[in-house]
Amino acid sequence: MTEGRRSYTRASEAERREDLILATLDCIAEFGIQGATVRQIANRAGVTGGLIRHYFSGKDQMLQEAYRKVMTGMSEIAIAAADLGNTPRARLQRFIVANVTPPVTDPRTLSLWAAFISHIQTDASFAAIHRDSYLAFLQALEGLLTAFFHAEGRKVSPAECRGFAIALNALVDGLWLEGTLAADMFGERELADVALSAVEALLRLPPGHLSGDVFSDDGAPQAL
Amino acid sequence: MTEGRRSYTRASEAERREDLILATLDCIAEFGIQGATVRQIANRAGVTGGLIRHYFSGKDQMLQEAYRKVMTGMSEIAIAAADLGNTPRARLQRFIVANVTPPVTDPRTLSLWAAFISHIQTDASFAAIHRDSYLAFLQALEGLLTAFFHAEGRKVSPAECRGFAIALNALVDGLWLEGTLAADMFGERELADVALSAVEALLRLPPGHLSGDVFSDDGAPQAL
DNA sequence: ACCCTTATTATACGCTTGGATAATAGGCGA
DNA sequence: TCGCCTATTATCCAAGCGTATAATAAGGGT
Repeated sequence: MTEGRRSYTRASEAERREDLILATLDCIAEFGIQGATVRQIANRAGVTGGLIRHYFSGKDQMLQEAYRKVMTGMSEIAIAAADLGNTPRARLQRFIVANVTPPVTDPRTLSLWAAFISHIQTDASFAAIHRDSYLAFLQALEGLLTAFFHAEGRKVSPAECRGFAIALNALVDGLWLEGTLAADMFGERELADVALSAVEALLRLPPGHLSGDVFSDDGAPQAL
Repeated sequence: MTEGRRSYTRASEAERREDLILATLDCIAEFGIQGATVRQIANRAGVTGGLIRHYFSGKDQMLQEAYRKVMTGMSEIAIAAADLGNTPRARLQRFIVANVTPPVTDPRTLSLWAAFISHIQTDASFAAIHRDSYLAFLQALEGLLTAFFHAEGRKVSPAECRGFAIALNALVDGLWLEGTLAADMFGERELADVALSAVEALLRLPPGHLSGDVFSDDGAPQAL
């Protein structure tokens, strides 16, 4: 009646670490940070709990790498979207829209983000990760902005540009929050429209300058 | 050598519940939601753990009431600040500033907020509390906006007003986040200035219309 | 084809958790 | 002043936590 020990296949270090981190995110999103226990995570990853200590120094370190993954994932999506634009204006536009559109705007992502945010006042490691990703985002936005202003032939001082980046970042973050937490209150494209209108207002652009003919100047298929 | 059981004084139900909720918030802010255990909370409140079950159906219910307290606390501060203004313009201005200024902008408050936010996708009770406070905030903002537009003699459709409220809410939330998470990056009044400039841009007001002469039209002492 | 390394499992440990129960003392009404 | 009610403490419990350790099987190097 003895079952023996279960069979398994070995995996590369990179694969296993990836699997474990993904399983960690699954568990946090599904059961909350409380429910993301070592056993749950291992079970989700299809391994047993002890393996975690073989790849990470402890649960905490695994959580930190999971946090890093969430943040880089979000910014990579937005930056990739921006890169699809052919003009500085289109890149800025796409960057904004990507940040208030799935898959960035997604309840699961928000759960993960909030769970980690709540740790950064308590744990310095999480604070450092936040700081990194925040500065990276701000810098990406500032780069898009300066290129945009330059293309428009508009003279903007670096200080002014920083102020714009801060306000835009806040707006995007806030819309991302609102759109995810109260997704049922907003239509499919409503949030993106609000975002673009708000950004052009913030930059004191004429109405329609960013939001009017969405995606039309770079050959991408027009959204319906 | 028997110490006997410790002495205690009875308190009214309202007092004890208040104490326990405040202790809950203290523990979450200080140790994170993980560290907010029944025993820690009771200890902070100066009682023993069992008492919690005498006043609440369980730890979860206590957490929910704590969440409610945080949210009503924040909105009450902002609304009270707005009420100090003598004109619709001053009220809107004060409301905005209050939301990006201590004590609303405060690491402790942010920790609490994030800890609870991370629960609302998992637990419907928390989702309901969030929904309530979000709608209340949006409604307060919309009220301030309509009064402001009316006083300015500017015709704005309800739909437009809603759009403004959504964008302003996002901006305020985002600045609140930014200002709290990266407080060291912003000067004392910088965040409030950015907020007012951004709001007047969002509303397509002439520059300085909101931010120029802060607080000057209602007799309050001028900020330095 | 067989070792030898090590990735993986299995199990045990000490501790903490939220909750249930029983004992007790504070303080108000009579 | 006394007695009763109940707010509060003390203790216990089963379950779950993260981690440490030992056994084992996988699979590449020779």
